Amino acid sequence: MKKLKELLVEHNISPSLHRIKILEYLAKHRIHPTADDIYRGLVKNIPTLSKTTVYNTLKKFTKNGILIPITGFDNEIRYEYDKKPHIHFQCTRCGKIYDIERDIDIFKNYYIEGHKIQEHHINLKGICKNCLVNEER
Amino acid sequence: MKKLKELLVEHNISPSLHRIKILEYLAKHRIHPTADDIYRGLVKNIPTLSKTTVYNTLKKFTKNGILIPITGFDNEIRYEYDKKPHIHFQCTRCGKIYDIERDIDIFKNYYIEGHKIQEHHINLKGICKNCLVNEER
DNA sequence: ATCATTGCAAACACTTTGCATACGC
DNA sequence: GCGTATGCAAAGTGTTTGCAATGAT
Repeated sequence: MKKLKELLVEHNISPSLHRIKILEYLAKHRIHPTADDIYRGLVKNIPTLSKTTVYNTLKKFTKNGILIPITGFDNEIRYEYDKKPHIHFQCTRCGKIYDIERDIDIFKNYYIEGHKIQEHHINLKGICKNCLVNEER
Repeated sequence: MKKLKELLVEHNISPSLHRIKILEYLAKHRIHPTADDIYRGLVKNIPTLSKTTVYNTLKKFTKNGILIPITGFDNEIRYEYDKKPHIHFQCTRCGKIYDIERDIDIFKNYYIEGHKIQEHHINLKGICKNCLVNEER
């Protein structure tokens, strides 16, 4: 897990234990966790962890470019640790969020109607593969 | 404004004054207002209006298919009264949300990787036309 | 010893809920 | 008069802030 420590240092974040653990959680759980997910996932092993620290850390990570916050799902902020451009799909049955790796050509052109596009968030909603199968029965 | 009254009735919503006014506000202000925007916009003329009523009404409208809630902007729910498929663009400078009428071909096909797509929310962010002009000075 | 990180508790913003009042038919 | 719409106040959620305690170098 030395890589994570280096990653923090590269982004000018002093690599405290808590921060490494939070980053590790994000790296392992590519499910776009909320602050609460991370807190609950880590507090078992780090009983002194507080939610404030999770929030502080996520804010710092975002500011320093390690994470991207994604919104539009259930009105909580979810965090993403992934550089490749992709689309999010959320299942309205089970709530799970899937990543769909696909590049959207339309946004290759960085101006639309005179507006300069800097980021795009594409959120699809529907019924996922698994839930479709279960429904057929 | 008779049309709005009829629209409510068609959607099985009894057309009280407050409800008509809220719908009228949405129809006039195609800026994806928040509940608070609507409240502040109307309370001048309807001093007895309460925020609870706005929330109740928006919920009812959404449930009965008059409105679509859009999320992903500043973590507030914004409401949209518009049937045509379009994209949202929010300026990170001035915060204004623009509608971009464009149909996204990629979602014409209703299955992606086995998932059934029912709705898509495309949120672009960047710097809008106006802010770009102001910046050049 | 100094400075940053941490964590509690309170504050905050947005939304929902419970319940009593008031209004429309 | 009955049933629904309304509105206040309180509760609920997710997040942020103030500040004191702790920890690292």
